[in-house]
Amino acid sequence: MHNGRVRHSVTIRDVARLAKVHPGTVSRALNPDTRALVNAATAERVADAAAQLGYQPNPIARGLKTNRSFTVGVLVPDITNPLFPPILRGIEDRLSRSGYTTLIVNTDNDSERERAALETMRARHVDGFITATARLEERVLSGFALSGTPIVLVNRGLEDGSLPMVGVDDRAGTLLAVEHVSSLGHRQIGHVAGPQDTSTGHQRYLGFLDAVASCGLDVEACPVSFASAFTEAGGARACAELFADGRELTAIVAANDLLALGCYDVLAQRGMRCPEDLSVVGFNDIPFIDRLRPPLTSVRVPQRDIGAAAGDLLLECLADPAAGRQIWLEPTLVVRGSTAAPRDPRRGSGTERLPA
Amino acid sequence: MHNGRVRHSVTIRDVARLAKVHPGTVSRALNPDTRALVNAATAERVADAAAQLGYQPNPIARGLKTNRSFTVGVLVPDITNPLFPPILRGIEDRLSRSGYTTLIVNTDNDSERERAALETMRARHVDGFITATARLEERVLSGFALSGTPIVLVNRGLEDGSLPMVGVDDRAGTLLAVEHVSSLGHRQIGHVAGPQDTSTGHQRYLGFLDAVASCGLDVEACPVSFASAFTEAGGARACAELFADGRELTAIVAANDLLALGCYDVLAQRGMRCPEDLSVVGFNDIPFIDRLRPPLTSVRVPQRDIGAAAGDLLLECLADPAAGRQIWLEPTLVVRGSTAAPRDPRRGSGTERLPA
DNA sequence: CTGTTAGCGCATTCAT
DNA sequence: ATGAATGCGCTAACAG
Repeated sequence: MHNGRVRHSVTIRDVARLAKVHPGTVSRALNPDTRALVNAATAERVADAAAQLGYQPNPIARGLKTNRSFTVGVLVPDITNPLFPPILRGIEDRLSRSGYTTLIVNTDNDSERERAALETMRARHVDGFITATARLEERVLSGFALSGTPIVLVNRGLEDGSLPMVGVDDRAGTLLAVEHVSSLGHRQIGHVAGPQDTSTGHQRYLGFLDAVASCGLDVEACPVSFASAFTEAGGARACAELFADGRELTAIVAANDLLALGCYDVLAQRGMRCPEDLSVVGFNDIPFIDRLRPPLTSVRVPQRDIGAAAGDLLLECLADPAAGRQIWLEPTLVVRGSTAAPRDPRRGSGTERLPA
Repeated sequence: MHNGRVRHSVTIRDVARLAKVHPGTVSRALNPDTRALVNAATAERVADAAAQLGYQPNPIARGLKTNRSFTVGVLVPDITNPLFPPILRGIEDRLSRSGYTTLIVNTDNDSERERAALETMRARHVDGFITATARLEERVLSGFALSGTPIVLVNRGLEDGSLPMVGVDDRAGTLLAVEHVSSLGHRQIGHVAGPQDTSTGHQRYLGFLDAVASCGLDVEACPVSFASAFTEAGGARACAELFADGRELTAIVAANDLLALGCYDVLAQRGMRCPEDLSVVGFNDIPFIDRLRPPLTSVRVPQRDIGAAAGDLLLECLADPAAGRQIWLEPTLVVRGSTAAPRDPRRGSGTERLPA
């Protein structure tokens, strides 16, 4: 055995030689699904030989034959958004324990990049997809689903609920938020809504309208402004709009935490304080949002659990393509320092510093 | 063509048939490296046929032949640590534009998980590794490097600098931090150090000692406490230790932002305010750390650039295994609200809430 | 129960 | 410049 071995790894054939059996037998002996087909004694001999040589099956060669890669593609808008890392860990957790490797791709909410990513991954023969990038009018995804590759949606769903998905009840979550500020005495509550082409943006908006009604608030006093993206900048723009026409507001319910952060920015600009001058509620309860100034009251979604459930669901779909259900987890409200009773429920009173 | 096509994608043979050439010719025509070998006219005919059929080369089959997978493995301790997502984006940015797909794995700083991850990825025939998980006494990594698979380190390096790496000058960064508080008038400065089995933890510690000397501070007045992990909890424990023996401190330089957050926790517990009672400096300048209460002064490391440089460096190593240099980027200091002049440089006194 | 054979899709010799 | 043949490492279908 000269030592110049560059990369010539040990193959099934080497094991066969050592165990004095046919390569086919090695394959059967080493594959859990087919081990039963082979004599226990030979199986063990093969296993020993494999161990001795440090044999590692080559998943690439296997995939060529079986048309399975044991990889799954995961699409997120932007891994830099703190919402996603915990979800990804949940996904990886479940998938890796079943032998799957995950390929993560950022799409930046660009449908062209999304298409390209799906294409690349399809070329790599991923066995399935999990995507957090769904938009309501999505056509691409449905197309892929039809092609036979399982797709599971996380966080965001489709209009028609035609694909398997894991998420929280966005309307219920928003209701929690509105009820909270409403019960604190707020009557003039604005909504900084998310992009309406996402289920999260849309459902939370609808949830806001529902909540305004069910809390007996005056619709006129509860304006809505739509952000074009779930970003801090988007939230700031939308929030500024809310104040543009000289409206009186004592609370804002934002469609996610990043939008709420944008609201914080606008408050700071206008010399208003939170929660004294304005209460703010976010959605998602992303990591570190509890460390902000002030700590953000937010609707918590169990991020890691969502990811784990998505992983499990994809596993189901992989095993039985007809599976594919929807899983809804419960959002809960986490009250922190960004919400308080309005200074004066009927009218902003006294020392009010701030017009602009 | 009956429609029951399940997953039978179009192969090089289908293209050959349509273009009326041999499969081998298709392979040559479609591969940029060998296109020159084929008549321009036929090449075009092949390209057309491929386009018409929507042919996608199968990287799995290709890899089986070429022993390259065009995938690279990326190891991070925990994607949930805000430091890593930007780095990962930088890596993905460079690698994907060269046709590589990245496999990301969390190791939780567990060397067993790390070994397993490397093994899994090796089995998948990744072409190279980028890892942010290096520990100084690392043996595994060197072993892999020897096996011929290029490895690039990010953020953390090895003791001996034997592997290609991209990072910042940790000692210089810490010097910036200490000089800053020192110039504000602090003389009793503690260091919450990171794990000493990581280069970042160790170098920043050494940098602190250097800085204490070069700023003319009294070593006795500048205690160090070591955290066992770069986490908030670790930082809290270490910070508490710093105060345990009734020490007087007016500033703390932490070895990273998460540790600094832990210091914040201890301050809150002890009823101390930052920066009035104690200044705190972090390291890394992770996302959202500027939104904390108070905004953290931190040594900024260009995270995304580091990732991009690591991607480029791996590409170099892939092209020329003998490459492998070290790349050092400059850290800079970002001053925010967590640092201010001590209330009284000589002794914590009266009402003075801050000059600065 | 095990050996044999064939072929997954492609790149790469060698001929021509 | 192109066709033909071979094999990467593995699994699956069929014999025996």
